[in-house]
Amino acid sequence: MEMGSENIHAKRGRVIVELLKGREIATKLQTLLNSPDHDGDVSVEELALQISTSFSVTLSVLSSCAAASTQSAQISAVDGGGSACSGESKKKVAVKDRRGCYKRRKSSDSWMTVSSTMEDGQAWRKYGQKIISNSKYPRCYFRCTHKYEGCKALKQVQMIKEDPISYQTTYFNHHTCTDTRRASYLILDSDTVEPNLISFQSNPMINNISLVTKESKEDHDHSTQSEDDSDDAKSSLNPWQETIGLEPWGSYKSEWDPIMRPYQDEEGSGFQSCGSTSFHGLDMEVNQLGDIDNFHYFDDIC
DNA sequence: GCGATTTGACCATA
DNA sequence: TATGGTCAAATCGC
Repeated sequence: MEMGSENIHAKRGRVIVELLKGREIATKLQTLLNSPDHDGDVSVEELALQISTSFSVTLSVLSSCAAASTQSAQISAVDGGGSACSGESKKKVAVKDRRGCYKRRKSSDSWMTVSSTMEDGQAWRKYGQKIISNSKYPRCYFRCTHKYEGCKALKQVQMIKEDPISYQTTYFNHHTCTDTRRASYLILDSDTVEPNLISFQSNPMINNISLVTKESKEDHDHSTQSEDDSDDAKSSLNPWQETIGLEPWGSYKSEWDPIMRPYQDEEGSGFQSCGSTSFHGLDMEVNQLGDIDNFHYFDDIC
């Protein structure tokens, strides 16, 4: 593994610096917006750009950590003499009488989120669903639509609570595809930002998602008791409705379109503007991320 | 016709 | 041996 501990610390420091910078600029922007006749030397657009740049740099650093982690895991698997029927490698030697042959994942490159929606803006294709013992709801299995282009991203989604709806999503491997078809609104600027980066300023999911790692899962399971139960959350896709006989579950693709259905506030005015209400949301996110010690995922992937 | 979803079967793992 | 992850044929929808 190329990434020595010194490099990790350097990256960690850079992430912290960038996040703090982002928070500072966000505060500045908030002040600017709160003053009715602001005519300062810095424009709102400029500050917004600085914030997004700060987050982009941060996410870029995190992304490189994740990539290194994935590579490391793959190398380990080879070194460990993994059998021919482990995971996707099996696909290449696909033999009909060997279907279902796989190695159960342990703890490679994975992380977990709890959310009031199962959407994350990525293009997923469902490939299975299982009733899980001691679980009220079945678990759905998704893989990246671009699996056959080499993208190894997988996710498992399981509803853990019905009222308010709460989904536990476990991700395995990072997207290596560069498709922006359905994730387009997540990308700040496809020309300058890595394709798998998330835009904090335009991602309607961010406010509904809390990042959970294996270490902190129990805490989050508990904390989600107070998750919002807005109409927007309740109207999100529910793949278990068909299974449990509530409503038919339509096509994953047809019911969700980030382009046709941008995030709307209660007035239906599209993306929330930079008013005080929406800014509060951003401020909250920035503060959460500022608490870097609770950002377990960073520790995991680095 | 093509791509996505459903679902029973298969099989490694715990 | 029960369980969970994946495959792939059947089916559906555009």
